[in-house]
Amino acid sequence: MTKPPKTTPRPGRRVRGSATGRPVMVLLDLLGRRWVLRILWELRGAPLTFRALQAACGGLSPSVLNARLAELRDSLIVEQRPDEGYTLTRQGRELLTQLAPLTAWSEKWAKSLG
Amino acid sequence: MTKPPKTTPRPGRRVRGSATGRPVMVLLDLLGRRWVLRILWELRGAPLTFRALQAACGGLSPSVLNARLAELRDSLIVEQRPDEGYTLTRQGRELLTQLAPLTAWSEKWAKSLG
DNA sequence: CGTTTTTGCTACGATTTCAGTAGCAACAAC
DNA sequence: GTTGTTGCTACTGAAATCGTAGCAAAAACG
Repeated sequence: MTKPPKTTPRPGRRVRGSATGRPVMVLLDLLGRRWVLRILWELRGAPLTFRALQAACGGLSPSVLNARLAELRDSLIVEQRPDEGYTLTRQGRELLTQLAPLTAWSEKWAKSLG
Repeated sequence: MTKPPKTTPRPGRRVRGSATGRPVMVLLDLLGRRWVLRILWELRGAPLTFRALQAACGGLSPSVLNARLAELRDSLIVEQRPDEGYTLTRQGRELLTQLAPLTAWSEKWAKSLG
């Protein structure tokens, strides 16, 4: 049985603050959950095991990590490969590409904050 | 006295899961807080008053909205203009630009999820 | 084989964050 | 002066997250 966690936001489904379920709103809900951006970021390179990913994220609790991974798998952004670990799907990798310029921006931002 | 909310992540300061305070980590912490992405999104157009912004976000609680706005102002991403309301700073607008492709991505994503 | 590690997770109580409603001070309009 | 709007603060209960412990399965080791 595939178990879609009832908490995973999906396009067309009502999400936090948006009854319409417009894809971009759903995405913002999904990405706005704690650790999600960080998890995607840490998966930018090679696949990571559950524990490696947990460590990369500074030791977040396994319950939360597992919850986030379930949502991301359910959303076809992350997948789990046997004997390799967790990795981004092609789609997930595209998403991360969109987010890549954030590094450059954050450097400038840091300077402006002194 | 300027009151930097002790919870506002800042480059160089330790953030959730990252003792280094690398700018991009700090940014991910900031953006990963609930409602932040949505708030930036809703401010993409004209300035909005507190209540208008609250309504645009589907009626999130004023306490959370106020907390997020304080963090974003503190981070020089959002500013409050007298008689106009809240708006993105130049910097904040740049950040949003980096995020803009998310709309297109989310459309494709929605289709792939059926 | 038996033992030790590693891995992927689940359980659970403590803490933090968020939701939801109420309401207040300041200002403006009527 | 009363009604309305705005920007918020306060408060309580619900939900999300933290932090630690631990367990079953698989791998590595001897």
